[in-house]
Amino acid sequence: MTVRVRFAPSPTGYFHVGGARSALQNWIFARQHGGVFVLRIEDTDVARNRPEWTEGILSALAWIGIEPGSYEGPYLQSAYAEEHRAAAEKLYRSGLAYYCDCTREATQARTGSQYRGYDGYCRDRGLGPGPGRALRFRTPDDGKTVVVDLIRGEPTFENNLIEDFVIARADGSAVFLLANVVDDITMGITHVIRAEEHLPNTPKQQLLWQALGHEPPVWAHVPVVVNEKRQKLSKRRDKVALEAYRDEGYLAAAMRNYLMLLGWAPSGDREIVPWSVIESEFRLADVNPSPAYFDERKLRAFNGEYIRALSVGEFIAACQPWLTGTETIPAPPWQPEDFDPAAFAAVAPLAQTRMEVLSEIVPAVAFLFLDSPIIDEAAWAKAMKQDAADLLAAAIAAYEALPSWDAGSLRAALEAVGAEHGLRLGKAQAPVRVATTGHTVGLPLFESLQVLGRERALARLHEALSRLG
RNA sequence: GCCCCCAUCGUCUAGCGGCCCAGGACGCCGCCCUUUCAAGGCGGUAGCACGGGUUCGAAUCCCGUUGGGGGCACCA
Repeated sequence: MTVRVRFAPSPTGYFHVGGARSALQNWIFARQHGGVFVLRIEDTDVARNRPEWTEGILSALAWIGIEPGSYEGPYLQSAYAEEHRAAAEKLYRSGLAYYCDCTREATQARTGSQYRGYDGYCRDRGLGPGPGRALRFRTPDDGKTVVVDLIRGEPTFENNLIEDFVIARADGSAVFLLANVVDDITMGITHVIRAEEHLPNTPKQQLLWQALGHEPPVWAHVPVVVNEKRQKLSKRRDKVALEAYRDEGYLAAAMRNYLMLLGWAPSGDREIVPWSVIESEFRLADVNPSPAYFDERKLRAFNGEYIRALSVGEFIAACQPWLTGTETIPAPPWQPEDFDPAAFAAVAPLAQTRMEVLSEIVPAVAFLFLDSPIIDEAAWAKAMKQDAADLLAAAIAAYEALPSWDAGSLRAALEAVGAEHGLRLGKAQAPVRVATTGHTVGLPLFESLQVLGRERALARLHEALSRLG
């Protein structure tokens, strides 16, 4: 029997990082077992779905390494409506499901204030199909349903506590519980690897598999990803869109590495490892069953390491989207024609060790491509203290007389000027840095000045001096 | 209210009965290096939730408590 797993997202917006993690885990499991990864888009909630969201899922998957052509699908769940109806019909015909016309309010009125689920009122009323009548699955009155789970052992549920749940709406369409199972059956899914939030659904779905005449699959419920308050990551309060991380400048390799480390670790005292190591070492059974906090600080640290591991050429290429802007990444503050690739290349190695996310490249190099730097007023106030004007004037004099405009000379000259003012280089460079780049921190100053060029550097120093009056 | 799951440093984890008075990583703190900031090097801070068992021996096994989390739609 060949292993067949699936990833079945619903196109309700951005692509959730938790979903990315599940997809990766399914993907690896399939590869390890010589199996097939099936992508199925559960697009049956017409009101909340939009075609472009499906595109987003595909491109996000490709970004983290799950590319079209390497998986089966995408199938659209909406194309299987007939199968869903047939299954519902079959269950009804065989007496395993019955029609119910109870409204939520009516059930509530019978069962009281505390929620207890559906009370089975219509079980034996013998209702046929009709307007306002949903189809409910008749759950067993006794016995237990044991779920075989690769991560959690054998969660066991008392059948008499499982309510008669709805499997088809009054309009005949199947709800998630049924549609999901029918699709898994028709697609030959052998292992369902999904988030823990589905665990309570599992006994119901397993009952459906059996009622439909099939052996249930092997389940694996991976823990949810949580925020700092230990709650499941939510679109409302948390940053969960994979696209948002991508546009901020996280590398796909760093992201997938980090995602896989949520609840699991490779052998040895290491965390940042080649994808091939993860692919060969990852085991579902080793996944920590408790929820993991999505720590963006650690992700940033990972990303910084991945950026530093790039060759300079790769780094330059990776920065391009932020240097030009794209549909989803804002354009940089400079005019496109003012961008100088050679100047950028000269400064790129210096920037590379200072980036945690690629978007940080823009503020770091903007001073090179703007007519005048964007002055950070707080930085100005901090650097332009009492003797700043004297120092700037002296620096200008020294720089104007400089025979060679190179980093070494620039440094030596400012060092000398600083000495005259009783300042160490660390202090003396501050006013010059703010005057030419607009910030108190940034790329190494003298290299920056060299790339900026004599004329522009001196103009900025004069500008700053005159502002100081 | 009911059902289910979970429990090692602040966080992610290693540990699967003796190798652990618990190892790594992020964060944080200090030192070195240093033109700012990073990077890099060195060092440090901090944890087995609690209570009972089982055992010669428990972070590791069992039970309970407490504490978290997830789920209870004609959403997926």
